[in-house]
Amino acid sequence: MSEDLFNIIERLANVLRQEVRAEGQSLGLQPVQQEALYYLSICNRYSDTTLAVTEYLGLTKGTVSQSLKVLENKTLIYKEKDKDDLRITHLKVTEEGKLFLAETCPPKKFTEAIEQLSETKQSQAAVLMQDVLKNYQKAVGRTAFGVCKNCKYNQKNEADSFYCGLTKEVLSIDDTQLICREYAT
Amino acid sequence: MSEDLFNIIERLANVLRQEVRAEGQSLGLQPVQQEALYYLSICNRYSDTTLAVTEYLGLTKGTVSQSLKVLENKTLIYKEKDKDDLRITHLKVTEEGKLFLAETCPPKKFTEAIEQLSETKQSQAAVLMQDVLKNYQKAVGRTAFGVCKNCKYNQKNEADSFYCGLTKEVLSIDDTQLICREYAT
DNA sequence: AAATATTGTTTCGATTCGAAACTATATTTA
DNA sequence: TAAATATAGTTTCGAATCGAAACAATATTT
Repeated sequence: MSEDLFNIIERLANVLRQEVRAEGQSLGLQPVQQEALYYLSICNRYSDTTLAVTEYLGLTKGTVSQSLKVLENKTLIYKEKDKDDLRITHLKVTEEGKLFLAETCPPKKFTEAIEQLSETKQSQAAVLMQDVLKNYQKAVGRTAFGVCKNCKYNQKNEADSFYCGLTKEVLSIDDTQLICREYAT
Repeated sequence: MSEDLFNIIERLANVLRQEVRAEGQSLGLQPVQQEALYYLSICNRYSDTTLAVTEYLGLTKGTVSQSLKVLENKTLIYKEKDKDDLRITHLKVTEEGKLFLAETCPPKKFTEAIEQLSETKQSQAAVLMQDVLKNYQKAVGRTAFGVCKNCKYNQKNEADSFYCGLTKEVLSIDDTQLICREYAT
């Protein structure tokens, strides 16, 4: 039954949200703000803008702009103008922000819950859910967001050297682990 | 990597939320209100109260009381005083509410996304995620909420007859498919 | 019978949210 | 080159969510 899975995901999302709310209380952070902060910690340099966060969270840019202002005021992120296009502002997580995330996100108890499964089952679950997500994103037709290394634009030059077929820029190994808004399959 | 799975779930939750927001627009329903309505459609007669919804959604009862008032005003649910305990109000989904849910929840595109997986993979995914959820709920120690038939209190009398060890009441087959707040393993 | 507990509502202020207006910079068109 | 249009982001406004606390009504315990 497909409804079972929907149910479980809905439930997991709710319980996770409760947890996130509780953990954000120490800094006076709302769930959405924490989600934005987390996203900024796992996205690449093409995807660390207000608009990318907007697409990722599925909110309007005005709303997101406000949430980001809060994160900036709490010195969890800082802004950096793009050198080539002055309209664009890059959002970087500060050390303070990284520290907070390391302690809270993903929630420790959730990580424990997953690690009670065998390695095999963990990756099985990830693969299956990844498939569902991929199918769903294709169906709704919204921007995908995915890990760089799985993207069709990601190309291998020589040994240990990658580059992006879209931006024509060289990518480090670390780069290829991050989430990109231009992700495509 | 346990973080992968967290990531996917977070992402799925976000995309689902976007979808829900879009579908609720026709009736002017907010995502939380729809979640409450959906919950009320899948929970049993011990779990259809304001407090149960509160626990399920992880909010405060004042907040939930307001959301339920909106659902009532839109005649998607109605209230019924408990016969034995006048403090308790049962919340029932109206035909109108059921119709709305049938069309919107789970979102059609999400169902399609799941059904693109083979039957085997679907149930594999459900089992694995169920395990994660179970572990997580145990870790956070919050009320579980689960399907009646899997509960330790659920007992078989004779053929096709069940009863609840906690309330000592007889349960129909349909009853045992619903979600209960007293669920335990 | 009094004290306490439980279910649920109401009220308040802080925060989120979307919509729309707005600014600033880039790009396209004429 | 100048004007028109597009894009990134902020600000403002009003509606809605949210938690906290006070409150009312009914049950249970002492």
